[in-house]
Amino acid sequence: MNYESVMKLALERAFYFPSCEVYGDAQAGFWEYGPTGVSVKNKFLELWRRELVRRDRMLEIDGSQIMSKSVFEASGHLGNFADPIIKCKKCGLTFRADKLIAEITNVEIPESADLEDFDKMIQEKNIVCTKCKGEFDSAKKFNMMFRVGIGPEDEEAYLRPETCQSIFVDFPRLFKTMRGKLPLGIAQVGKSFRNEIAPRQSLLRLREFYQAEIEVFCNPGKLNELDKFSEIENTTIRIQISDEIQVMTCKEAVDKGVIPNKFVAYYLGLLTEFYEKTGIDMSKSRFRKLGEKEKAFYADVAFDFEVNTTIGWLELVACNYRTDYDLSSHAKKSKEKFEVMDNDEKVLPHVFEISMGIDRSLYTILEHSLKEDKENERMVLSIKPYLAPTHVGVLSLVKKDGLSEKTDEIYRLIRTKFDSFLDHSGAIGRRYRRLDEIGAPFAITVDHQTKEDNTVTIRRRDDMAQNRVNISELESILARETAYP
RNA sequence: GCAGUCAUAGUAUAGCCUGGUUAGUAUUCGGGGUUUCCAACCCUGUGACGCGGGUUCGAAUCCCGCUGACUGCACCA
Repeated sequence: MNYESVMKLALERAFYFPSCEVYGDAQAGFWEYGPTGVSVKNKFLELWRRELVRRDRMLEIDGSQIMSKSVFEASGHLGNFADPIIKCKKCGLTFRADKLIAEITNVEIPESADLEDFDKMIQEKNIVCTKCKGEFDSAKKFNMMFRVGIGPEDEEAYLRPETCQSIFVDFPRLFKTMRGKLPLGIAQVGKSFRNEIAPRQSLLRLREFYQAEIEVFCNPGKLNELDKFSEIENTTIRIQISDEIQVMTCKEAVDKGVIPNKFVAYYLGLLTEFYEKTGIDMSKSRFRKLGEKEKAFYADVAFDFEVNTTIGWLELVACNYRTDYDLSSHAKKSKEKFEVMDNDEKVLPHVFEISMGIDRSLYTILEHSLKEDKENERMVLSIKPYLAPTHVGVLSLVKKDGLSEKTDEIYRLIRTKFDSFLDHSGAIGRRYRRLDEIGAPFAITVDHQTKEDNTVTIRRRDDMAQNRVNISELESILARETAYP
């Protein structure tokens, strides 16, 4: 389905909706998850924990969202996470200083250069506003981090622009206390904050958003010594080379040099296996190796996991080989030791990062799962049963003749074990349609026969087929059908 | 951030140009009835002019500002 249909579903069924919407001064780029959305998000994260964190014996932490200035001085975000901008004194138009200068003079000044360099060039070349020919004010840095003032003295701190910095600064303690051994994955789910200039398209570009990040610490000398590589060597991945998407096993990718080593290939394989289980149409996915100019300032090798949606290719995961950029910067700035022992060798670990955008992933799952069933005039969210916001609807065929009471009884039997929804009112077909729309994979219906032989019907969402089972079997059937793979 | 288009119930829309009724319709939703296995039907009810200011006797309608949404550009760790 398309963006518009997903948006409509999201608003009508409270998957997500704009934040602070009752006030006129609500800002763009902030959205809330309603009950249905939260339920899918929690299940998605549980799958992520199973398929990545637990499978690879990673450690999960939950760090602060507000972090001190030093963290971002060391990480480079205070210097590099900012664009040089110039503003026209006359008409107020704002330009990227480096881009405008490059456009007019063909001189490339790196965006991280001193602000005076931009001012100097603008004076020398007599660059004026392209719209009104007005003069420019001196260059400023627009930093995409949100500054916060701490305590009565308003001390400088920032909302984290990525969750991973707490993983880096916590690394020495975690490695010691958790008896770490390289390679070691440390994971975190949480919110990050970026002051985007133009947030857009609901969950796809937010100022406050969820990330699920994994930082794998490794010995850079042992990137091809990885026993567990055999677990995924035959997993096929889709990887874009030049303009063509090629399908190959992880082993082939390493052998052909498409992926630089087994270590990176292993995690791209794991990630592929994870996303297959989310129900995203993997034939519309690709790993794309980023060029020099596209990569983040800390990345040595970077692959984006992207999925094609009705509004184009969407980056769901950034996989960056960050080398020892972060640990050495934090070691230098903090004067703490970040080296660890790997058997007899003392190493400053390198980091491979798997940085997942949760909001975008959820959007993509919805878009790829939402189907229009024209024959039966219904919208169906064919989401995997283990990700469905509601597992099962519990319905009475009619309210009278004691069926309502019997239905309540069944609901009470399963309500703490499954996400269940009790519904007595209206036509049975309408109630099935409502459940289809929020992706409930099953509906239990109590009818007159139930009173005679203690059986109910179970209706399946996708093919609308029904079969009759004994109430005593319900729990085991539902447990089996809604279990994680 | 720039430009264009737009903003009316949960959702989708009419009305605006040309100011003046109880803001209409569809759907959804709540209550009741009837029927019973796929959005049927009947009765009934709740529910909206994004925010702020101006013009006017009177503003959903005209004007200004703000905010947001969509599309394109730019940006995107």
